[in-house]
Amino acid sequence: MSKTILLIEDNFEMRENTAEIMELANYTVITAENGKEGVSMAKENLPDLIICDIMMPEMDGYGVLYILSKDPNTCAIPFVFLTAKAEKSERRKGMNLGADDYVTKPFEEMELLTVIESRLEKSELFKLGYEQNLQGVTSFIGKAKGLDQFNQLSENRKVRVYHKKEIIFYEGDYAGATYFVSSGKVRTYKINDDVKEYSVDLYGPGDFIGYLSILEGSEYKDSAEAMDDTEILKIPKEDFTDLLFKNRDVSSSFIKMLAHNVLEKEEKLLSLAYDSVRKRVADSLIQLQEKYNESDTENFEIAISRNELASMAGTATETVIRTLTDFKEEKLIF
Amino acid sequence: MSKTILLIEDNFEMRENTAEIMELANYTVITAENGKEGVSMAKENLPDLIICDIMMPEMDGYGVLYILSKDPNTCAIPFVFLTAKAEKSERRKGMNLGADDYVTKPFEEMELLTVIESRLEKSELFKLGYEQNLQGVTSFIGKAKGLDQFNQLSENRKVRVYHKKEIIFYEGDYAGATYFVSSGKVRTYKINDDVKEYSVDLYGPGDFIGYLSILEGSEYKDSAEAMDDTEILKIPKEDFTDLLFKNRDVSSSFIKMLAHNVLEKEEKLLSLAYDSVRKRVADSLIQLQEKYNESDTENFEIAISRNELASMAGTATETVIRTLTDFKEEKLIF
DNA sequence: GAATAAAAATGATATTCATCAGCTTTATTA
DNA sequence: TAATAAAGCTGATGAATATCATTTTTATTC
Repeated sequence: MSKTILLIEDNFEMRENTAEIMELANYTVITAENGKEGVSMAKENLPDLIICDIMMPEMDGYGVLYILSKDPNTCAIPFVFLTAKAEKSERRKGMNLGADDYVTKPFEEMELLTVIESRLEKSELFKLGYEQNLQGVTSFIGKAKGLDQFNQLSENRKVRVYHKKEIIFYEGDYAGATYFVSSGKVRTYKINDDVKEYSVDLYGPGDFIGYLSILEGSEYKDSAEAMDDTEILKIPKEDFTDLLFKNRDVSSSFIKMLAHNVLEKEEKLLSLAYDSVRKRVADSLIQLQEKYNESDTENFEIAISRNELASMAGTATETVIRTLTDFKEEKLIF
Repeated sequence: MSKTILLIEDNFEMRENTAEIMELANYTVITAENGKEGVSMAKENLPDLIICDIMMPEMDGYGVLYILSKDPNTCAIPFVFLTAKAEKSERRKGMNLGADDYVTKPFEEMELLTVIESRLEKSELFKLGYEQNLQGVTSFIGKAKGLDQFNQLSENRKVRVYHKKEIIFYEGDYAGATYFVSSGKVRTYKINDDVKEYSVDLYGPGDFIGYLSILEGSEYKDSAEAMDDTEILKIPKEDFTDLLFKNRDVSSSFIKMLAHNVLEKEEKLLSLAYDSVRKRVADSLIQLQEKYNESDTENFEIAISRNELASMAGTATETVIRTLTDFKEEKLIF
């Protein structure tokens, strides 16, 4: 299904032209010719993205954005400003306008479409059930920093491959960055007083790691280790908070993601605390499967050591081994 | 220390007058005479609240708000609009402007000061280490709904006293409201398959309960029960999401609160999963003390039954009793 | 491919803690 | 104030599982 874009622009010619470009790119376009009409169309049609001129009679672009931000239904819709070149550069003086997307008039077709695409991607970043989108993250960060092509390239060098068993960060390190998993597997774990380690969480492609500590402004609360060869993008603290706080729509889906996380974590850890070892081992296996869904159960075995599984299930390695043997005898697994 | 207020207003007379009123009320006031100047003063001085005219030449109020929202340093500062009566009523037509505060010109001194005060309160709502502020919540909800004095009164009737052991909501109920604890103590718990119940969390004055389920749009994940006679304000789902999403500053401190919650919960439940009973009982005692800090340890004993303590520590009642006896013998507690 | 190291498996034993049953104290109700 | 219920306490027992020791299997290195 094609995405719907709402275009709010008072100038007739400009409106028709822009709409046409987007229609050619297979978006469904609806238009409004002033701020007020734009607001009501947005509330009615809930488009996937809004493009809005800043300078308009009666109600300007900021006013439209403001009103739509107040409505839970519309507050998460990505919003792109249309602005005359002069105005933008003038306003930029002395104040960084940050992460939002702008299209400056007059524009090239490609420019417009690129902005639309990247904005749609960005807003997907924190959506539940996120896909792999390293591209989105890097391109966002480039834009947020106002970097040119060249710098973006060097920016990309921050993608690093961690090998199996390599540590990404240690518990207690100052939390100066969040890590975005591009491919591979990562687990985080803590070490308690008896030097026994236990897995706290598993991460796969599309996940962010360590952002909670950043938000707390403290050290990492656990250590992170690659379980496979894993490609990871390091996102400095400021870039992350920019991403989060400078984008209305991102921050509201982030809240939902966080809430979801809390509940999931609660569920999981309560199981650890109150269920039998049998159940915990079974749960851990299911969790692994869901997270990294390896289709074949044979290969799946190789993916994790009994030791690691033990720390996930919160039990002794020998106990895990025995439990797995039991499962096999009962023909529950192979 | 007195709070600092930044006033952005282009009209000289209006500016001087308004500033004077606020100074008389013991606020420190700084002023700016246009949007641009306002933005830079805000970034420099980081005031506790900003009052800003909407209609201004060059950059209007929405633009100012927009730019300040982009800066993590200023995005959480409460923002109040100054607006001419005509303009407001006109703009309101067909679109609810939602939770933000407005002062309409011309205004009475009291009106201005009430708005300032309530806005400062509201922004404190989700701050870590929140105080008891039922007043703030109710007055906010009244305003958000645009209710008059009379309706606010009936609104207040939603405050209800739950007696000891009374259930506030059950696990599995549809999450249609969050609950704000005004006074007393509440615990939430789940029941697992063997009909053993275990405490998930404790709440006291100033805490919200059940908001995670609201954000997920699902049922409550646990049951909530009053541990004492407890005064509770029921906040309907919509009012809560309004409070959250319609206030820039509230939503960014909410994110921080959530992040803090996740980490705290993680810590607590990992202890449940991996520590010995002795440690868990001790932790539970400390947690109780911290949460409800009863000064005297004797009365403290009465506050919670061994049974409840057992479900907090995730162990059998008898085991808790034995552990407590041990502690007493070792003169660790009295 | 032999040597070495690491992981997996198994058995024996110890520890922790839940459960059951009975008893005592405290609180509640008639 | 007696009767009853609820909470608190204690001892005995058994189940679950951690720990230690040893052996077997698999992986890694020279």
